[in-house]
Amino acid sequence: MRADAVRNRHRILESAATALAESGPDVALEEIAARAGVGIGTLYRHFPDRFGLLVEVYRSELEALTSLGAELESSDDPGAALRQFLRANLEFSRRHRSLAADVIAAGIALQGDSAAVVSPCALICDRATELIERAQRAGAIRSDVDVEHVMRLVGGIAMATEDAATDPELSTRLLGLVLDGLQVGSATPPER
Amino acid sequence: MRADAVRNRHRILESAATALAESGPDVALEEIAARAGVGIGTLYRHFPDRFGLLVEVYRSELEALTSLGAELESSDDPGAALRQFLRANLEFSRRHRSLAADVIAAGIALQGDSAAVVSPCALICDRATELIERAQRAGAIRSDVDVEHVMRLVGGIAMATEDAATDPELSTRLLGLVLDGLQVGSATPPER
DNA sequence: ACCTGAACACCGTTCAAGT
DNA sequence: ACCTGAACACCGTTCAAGT
Repeated sequence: MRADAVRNRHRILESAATALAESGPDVALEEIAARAGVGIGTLYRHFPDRFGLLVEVYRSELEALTSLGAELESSDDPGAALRQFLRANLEFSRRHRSLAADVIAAGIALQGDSAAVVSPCALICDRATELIERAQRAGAIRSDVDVEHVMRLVGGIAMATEDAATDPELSTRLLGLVLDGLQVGSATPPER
Repeated sequence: MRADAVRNRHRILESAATALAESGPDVALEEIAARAGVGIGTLYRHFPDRFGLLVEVYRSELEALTSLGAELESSDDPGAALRQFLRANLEFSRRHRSLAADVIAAGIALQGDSAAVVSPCALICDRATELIERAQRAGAIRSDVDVEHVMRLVGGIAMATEDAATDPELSTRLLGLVLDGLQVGSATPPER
């Protein structure tokens, strides 16, 4: 890649980060380009779609989540490990609202994909899968749930608590309720 | 209201219903106006914001939900009554995706409001409150949850399962998990 | 009293021309 | 090989003029 292209790419990512922080998740791509001092076409050349740009902006955070997940896999309390990982995921989603839905959808769709470039989203879902299975083997959570259930619930909580009027602690509370539902013994018998 | 205004209002609502069904929840207001054979300004005169239009389009469905809630209040199984009401709410949200988030937010904000025109959304949340309290008095669900928790979780499930790729039965499954978490005895003790 | 639709603002996306 | 930004498409919203 040409030197000026590399520089432009960095500038765009920096401008995107500050623009997203200042103007919210729906900030116009044109504003990001303008802040970076590049044409809108240059932004599109580097990031063909908005989601791809956002993933790059938050790449380090996404990778940190993946690392946390990997570390938690050696916890001696698999139930607590899963809960901590989900809490961290929810916090991430709440920090960057616009990503919640797409990250989950993308992560689940691409999960375990062996393509050369694996999405950071898929890596997170891979860690979640492992933590869920470990917790299930330890008898810490019920065996009739899978990663899609769990991650969609976490994403749903993030989306449902997005509006500014929401008490910031509400999402934590809702996750707690969901986690209680994942507990072994919570399953309602069929003859409900 | 003048006769032609009444007719226009009806036409707009009819066009909106078919346009929403055919073109999805993000259909342009201009298309709705065009289908109704009125100018865009006329649409704005009758419905100052998109949400207000949608609530009117789905008013009969919203009222049916409220009626269902009221009927279920005399059920002799308050736990089952609440579950049925929440399932019906989730089905509504899934039928009309764009409303899920706003209905809940509006409903919770306006709940119990004694204003002359009470929003259909608030009436639903009022029914939910009653059903929750009844279920709690009957010992069917835990006492440390309120209507905001429950309705946001239902809305979150609707939003998190919006994408077309989602298995249609997934939302039912997720609601089941959440309902299990609301069961008495699901609460995790503090010394988690 | 109500309706019309041009006008304005804004954003996403593409692509011919330029370096 | 990459960049620019005009151009096009599209939608939301307002408001002066018309009936």
